[in-house]
Amino acid sequence: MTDTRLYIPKPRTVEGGTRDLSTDLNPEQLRAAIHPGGPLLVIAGAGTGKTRTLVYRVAHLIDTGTPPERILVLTFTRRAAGEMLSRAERLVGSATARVHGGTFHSSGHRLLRQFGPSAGLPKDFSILDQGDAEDLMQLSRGALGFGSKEKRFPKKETLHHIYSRHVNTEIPVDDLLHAEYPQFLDWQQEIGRLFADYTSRKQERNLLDYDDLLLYWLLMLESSESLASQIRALYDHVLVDEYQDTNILQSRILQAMCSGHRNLTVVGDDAQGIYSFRGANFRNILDFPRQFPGVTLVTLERNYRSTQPILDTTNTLISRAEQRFTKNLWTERTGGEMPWLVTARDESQQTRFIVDRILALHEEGTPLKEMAVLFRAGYMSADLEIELVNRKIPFEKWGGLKFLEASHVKDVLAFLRVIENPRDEVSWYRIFMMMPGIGDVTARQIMANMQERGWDPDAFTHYAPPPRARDAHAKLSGMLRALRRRRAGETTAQEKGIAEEIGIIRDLYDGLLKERYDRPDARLADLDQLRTIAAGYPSRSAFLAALALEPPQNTQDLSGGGDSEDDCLVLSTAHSAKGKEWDAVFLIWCVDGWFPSARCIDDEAQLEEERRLMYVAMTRARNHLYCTYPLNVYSSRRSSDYSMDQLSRFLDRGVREKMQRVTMGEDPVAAPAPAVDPMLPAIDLRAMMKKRFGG
DNA sequence: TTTTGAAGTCTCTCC
DNA sequence: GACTTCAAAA
Repeated sequence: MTDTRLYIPKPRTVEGGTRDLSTDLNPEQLRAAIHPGGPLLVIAGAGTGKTRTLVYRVAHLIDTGTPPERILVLTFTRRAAGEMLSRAERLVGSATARVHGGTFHSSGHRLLRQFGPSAGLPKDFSILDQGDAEDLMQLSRGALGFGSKEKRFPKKETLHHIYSRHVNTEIPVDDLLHAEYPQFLDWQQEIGRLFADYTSRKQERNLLDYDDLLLYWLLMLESSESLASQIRALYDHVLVDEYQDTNILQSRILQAMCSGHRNLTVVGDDAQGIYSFRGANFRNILDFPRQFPGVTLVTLERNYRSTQPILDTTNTLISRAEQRFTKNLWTERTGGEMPWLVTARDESQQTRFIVDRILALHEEGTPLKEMAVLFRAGYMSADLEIELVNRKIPFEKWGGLKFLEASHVKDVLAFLRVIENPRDEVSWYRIFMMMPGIGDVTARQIMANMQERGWDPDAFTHYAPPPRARDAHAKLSGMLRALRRRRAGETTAQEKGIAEEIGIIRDLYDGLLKERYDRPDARLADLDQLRTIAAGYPSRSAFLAALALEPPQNTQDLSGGGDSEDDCLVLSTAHSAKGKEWDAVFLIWCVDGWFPSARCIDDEAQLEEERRLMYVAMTRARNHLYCTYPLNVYSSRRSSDYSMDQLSRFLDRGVREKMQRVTMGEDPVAAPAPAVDPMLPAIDLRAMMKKRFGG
């Protein structure tokens, strides 16, 4: 398969030769791990050894004779997939590499490449990431002439969101409009036509968006019994992590995958459902027993991660939420300090507190990689990042803007994609729009022309451009010819293929880039990086698919120490932090309107999700938890009628009683903090903390 | 018709 | 403070 390399964990030594399930696991975990077959639902609170249980279950299945390649492990994020498989590998050794695992989307992709052709799907489809899908929506919108109406028509992002919600939740578009976008009800008909156009456009252009990877997977299972039984026969056991974050579509896929053997294990925590914006419905986990009669239910309540004071706080926080599967997490890790609630004067004082505290903990022996700073949204760490760079503290950031969302990277990929799929309208449009002398109208003309020629790869070369675009046309067709010539002549030496193609593209593109963007140097460096990544892939299609499904986490290493740093602090969105744990966790911006986000406060369900998100963030901590909030928030949003500088409503009186309060005093040092080497003794904060009020 | 500059919008989370 | 959209100039 094109993308199998993605599922092979890094080689590691096998730890210890022996393992004894009955001593390694507690009785509930053991029950889940050795469950013989049939539907199994594991309700696992935060830090209760959920992954451990799944890992041991995989090991047990292999030990008892299930061939590894007949086990499918589905997770929600790429990070979770990688972690699970590498831990399983340490337990059972290299056989684990043959376990099929990954996200729902990557597994769907793999099956579609394999079985799609027999279901009428072209073999060489390209995958649209979210941005591409939105751009295609925009093309549809323009083609149907909905862009230039007097009354506001939804933007491409909104349109795509509605469409995606519809596919993932199976809620009719009209109902979605009524419930969430009443202002667009006037456009009901137009939106319906637009979605129809978008759908047929995808089919004609050989494009699949993320939702299609799930949708076509399900269609393969539901439309043809012979095909379905072939696919079902691939696996004897299916295991699903983070089941509370699955949506209706995914749950139907699981039902169809397991309708024969019914060997389905799902693990989840209804208190940690945080992906409803993607159509996830944590009710899925509550409905599981009804969908799979005869289910075995195991509940894990013993927490191995956090100290009792931290659990006291987080249990109180989540007790406000309505839950059906009630869990009361407990631990034997008594002792330890209460979580801190730190009031700072403003953002810079918050930043200074975090940095000083991190240095102090580091001084006491906590490695940087055992600490994390969490926040609601990627941009909230900007000030902190600057300070970390100043103080030369290495860090890596999870979530937030990704490498391939950068426009210059997408530009280069567009060239590769039209070589791969000459019908890729989104990429053609992108390419045309970056050429001087070609604008929206000319671009659409060219594409119409190409469509008439049946998307013949030479169609562009034969197009007769208007005078002002002649120069651009000549350059571009020269480059496309060079790329194709190289491709035709190349039957060997595939390894260098894509990197070489990127080289040809950059001969033309680097000049364009310098014209179009302000600081070209950093962007050119990104392109070097892209080329390096590309060189590691066996084929162009594998490279493009992997980029869409498993994009590199973070490429710009902002740390002072270079990219070989292995002890570095983690900055992460609360979403990306799920499933991880650290010795010390800092949750910043605990300000009402930031966390919870202001846009959620009118909707009860969304507000509850924000609460669960904060619960997820706080339960990442093993020993130290700091929640900080600045009193003065300088933001244009303050002009709205909503007060932004209150403590988060989730940290109510009951929760605060379980925390110790610190109010930072006036800044004792007026001058900016000096650059500090992390190895040097840190500023002692204790004196400052003694000034605490309240508590 | 394209480009450029200025006003305006809206802020996220992830595959 | 970044990105999009809109309006006027080339």
